Amino acid sequence: MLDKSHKHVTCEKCVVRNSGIFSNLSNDEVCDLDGHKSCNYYKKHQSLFVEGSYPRGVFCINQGKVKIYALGDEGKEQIVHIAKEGEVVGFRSMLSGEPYKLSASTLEDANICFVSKDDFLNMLDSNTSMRNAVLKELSKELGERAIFITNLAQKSVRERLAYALMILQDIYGEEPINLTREDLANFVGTATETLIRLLKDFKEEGLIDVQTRKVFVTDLDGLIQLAGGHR
Amino acid sequence: MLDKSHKHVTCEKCVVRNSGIFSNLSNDEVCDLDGHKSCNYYKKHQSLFVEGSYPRGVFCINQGKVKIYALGDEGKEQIVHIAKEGEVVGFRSMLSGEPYKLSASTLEDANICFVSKDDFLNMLDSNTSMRNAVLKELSKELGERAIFITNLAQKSVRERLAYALMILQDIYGEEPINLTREDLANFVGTATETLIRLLKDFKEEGLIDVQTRKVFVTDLDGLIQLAGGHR
DNA sequence: CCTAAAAAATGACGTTTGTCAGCTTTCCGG
DNA sequence: CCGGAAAGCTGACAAACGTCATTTTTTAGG
Repeated sequence: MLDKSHKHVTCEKCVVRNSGIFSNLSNDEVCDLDGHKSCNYYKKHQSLFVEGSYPRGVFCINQGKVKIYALGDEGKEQIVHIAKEGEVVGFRSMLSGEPYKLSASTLEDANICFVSKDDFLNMLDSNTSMRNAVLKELSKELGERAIFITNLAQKSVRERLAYALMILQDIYGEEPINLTREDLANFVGTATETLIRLLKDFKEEGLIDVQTRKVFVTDLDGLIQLAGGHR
Repeated sequence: MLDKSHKHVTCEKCVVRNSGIFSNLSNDEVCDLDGHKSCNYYKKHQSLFVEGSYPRGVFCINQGKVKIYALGDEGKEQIVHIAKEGEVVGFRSMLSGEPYKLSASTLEDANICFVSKDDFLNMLDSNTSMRNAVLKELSKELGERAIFITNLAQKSVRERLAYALMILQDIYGEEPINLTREDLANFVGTATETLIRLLKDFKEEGLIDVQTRKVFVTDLDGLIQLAGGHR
């Protein structure tokens, strides 16, 4: 559980500084950022932003996981990315000047800071290495999405589940993967029932271990192989 | 047919200047660019770059169409984008510092210029509006890919074909869509046979007209509706 | 600790879509 | 203009998935 009293997070000590687009700030810049940001405690299933609305700033995840998803025509979510502590989300639409193409909401209780559009863009303007980090991040994500597309188009659900579990294993690290079956299905791109059946198969094949909602990867190599080689 | 004698294209008059990342250059900068670029005539089915190799520069399409695709595990192409005259391709991997995640090759005879990595990055460094254009372009594409992913995961092949034809109609403009059935299938994300059958259906339903390889959209509204609303 | 609501699981069934094999048409270089 | 190769087309068949209906388990709030 998260310590709810720990409401104000200082940027100086935040995990966001360890990687990604805020990792190259000078001490002064971090100090400045710290003064401008606001810090919020989110409960599970709270929304950060919604498809169609206009961005007013970016979100820095200090603690907790966030799903980024699109809504299909029949209201079904397609999860495109699961962001973890240390990631900054919501800056893409801000840069393109378009309304959000995706929605974001918390998967668990979370501490998330907010930096306004103006502050963010000012930093971007004045800080070369941050700009490069943003360029790099965007390009990298484009590459990842291309792979996502190819997997969806060419692999079976079984293979895609193996691939998804690989990625989730990476995101969750030491902790077990903790998503509803529905969210997992919406990440893999399949029906919830199909996903449940496959999870059972994987368990029987010794690839994973399941404790109610929690999924433990027990044979990562097996999953990698099933997913069709590395990547 | 393309005029093969017209080998050297001046940046000043090139369609690339009308939109996208090179549209905000000053006259001096265009002149500079013109001096640094090299200009090449490509035949149909020539490769611009290949997945896995390292970028050495960017490609400006002056004339002709180019497919951008990933190779799946069994060698099947997944076409992610079809670039037309006026677009600059291949700068994403350059910015991320990774090897190409995608390959590109011409769909028809083409005039394509090349700008080296150094020259491109220098311009990016010194030109704010170009930098912003690149940021914007990358963000926009990320949004498009999210929609692509959602369509693949949630729509039927029929709906996806309608959607693909909408997009291709936009790319080909007044001209008929001119792709092999295989390329079209690899764009929609389906088997060639399935695509052929659906094209026949669409023709019988009066949505399109087919003359051997060429596809004419005759009922765009119908396609839009079939694809599941606008977007 | 209890209970209603949400999530997970299972079975039956139908349909869409991919695969394979064979055939026809179109394209293109000599 | 001819011939081989590539592209396009068709049919039969099977498997992978999605859908619907129902039951069981888990979760979370009072």
